[in-house]
Amino acid sequence: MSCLEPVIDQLRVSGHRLTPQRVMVLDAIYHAGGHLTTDEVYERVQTHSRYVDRTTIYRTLQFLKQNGLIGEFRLDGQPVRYEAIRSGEEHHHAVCDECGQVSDIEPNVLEGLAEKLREDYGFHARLSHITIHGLCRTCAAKKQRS
Amino acid sequence: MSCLEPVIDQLRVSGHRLTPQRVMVLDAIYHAGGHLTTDEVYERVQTHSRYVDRTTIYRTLQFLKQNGLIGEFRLDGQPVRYEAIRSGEEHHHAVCDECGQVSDIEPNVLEGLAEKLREDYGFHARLSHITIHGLCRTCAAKKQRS
DNA sequence: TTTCATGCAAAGGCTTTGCATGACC
DNA sequence: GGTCATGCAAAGCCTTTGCATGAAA
Repeated sequence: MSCLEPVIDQLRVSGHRLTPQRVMVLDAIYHAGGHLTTDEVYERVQTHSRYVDRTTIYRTLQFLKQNGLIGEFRLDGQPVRYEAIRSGEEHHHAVCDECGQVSDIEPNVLEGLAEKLREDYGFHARLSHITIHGLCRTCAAKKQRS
Repeated sequence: MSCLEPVIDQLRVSGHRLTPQRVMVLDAIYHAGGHLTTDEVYERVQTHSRYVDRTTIYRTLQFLKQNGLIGEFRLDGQPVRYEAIRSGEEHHHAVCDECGQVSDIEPNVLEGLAEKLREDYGFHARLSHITIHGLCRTCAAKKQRS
C-alpha cells in the first residue's frame, strides 16, 4: 500500500504549505486502504497527535480534495467519505444495502456507457465514482437460504 | 402528468390514514414533475395551507417513501430529494456538474450491467436510481466553444 | 372510542465560519 | 517577516425526537 513521498512532494511543489496535520491526514487515508469518514480520519489522526482539531480535519480534507490528492464520495444519508487517489486505479463502488460493506468495482464494467449516454442524451458523463446499491455475495446467499 | 386518485386509493386501502397533509405532500410531488427537496415540498404545501409544520413534511415524506409512493434520492452534499413513482417509469439520473440540472435516463442504458456485476463480483445489483455525473448537452457545448 | 398523525419545542449530528495565535517558507 | 494554516468557540443547516393535542377510522 502506499508510499506517501510522491504525494507529499506533489504538495510541496504546488506551493502549498506542508504542515504536520496535512501529513497526518494524508497518512491516515493512504494507509487505511479503504474509505474513511471524516470522523474515522479524525480518530486515526488523534492516535498520532491529540490536540488536532476537528475543524482542521475538515479543512484539510477539503484542501486535499481540491488538490486532487484524495477523492470524496458519499453514501446516501451517511457522512462524507474520503479515499486515496492512485493514478490508474479509478474504480466505482458497490454498496451492500444489507451489511453496508463497500467494495470497489473495476471501471470496465461500465464500458460503453459513456458513449451511449453521449449518443442518446448528449450527456457527457464523467464516469468516476458511480455508486451502485444491492446485495454483496455473502448477504445475497444468506437471503437465498432464508 | 399525474392523476392522484390511484395513489390516494392505494393509501386508503393499505389501512393508513388519509390526512390533508399527506394529500398535499403527494399533490406537490406528483404535480411537480421533477425532483423536489424537502424544502421545496414544504414551500409548495405552504401555498395551500400555512400552519403545516416542517416536521410533518419530513415525517410524511418518510411515510410515503416507505409505502412506495415516492422515491428518494440525494445528490452529493445536497439535501434529499423526492419524486413521484410511476410504475413502468423507472429511471436513472444524470446530473450536470456545471448547471446542476438533473435529467432522467432510461433504464436500458445500463442493460447487461447487473449480469456483469453478478458474474464478476457476485454482487446482486439493485439498479434503480443510479446517479451519473457529467456535463449536459448545453454546458458541454459551451465548454467546447470556450 | 381508540388509534395514529400532527404541531410545537427542543435537541441532535455533521459541517462551516470568524478571529486571533502560531507555524511554515 | 509575511503569509497562510491552525485551534477554539460559536453558529449554521438539515433532520430527528418527545410529548400533549387533535383528527381519522
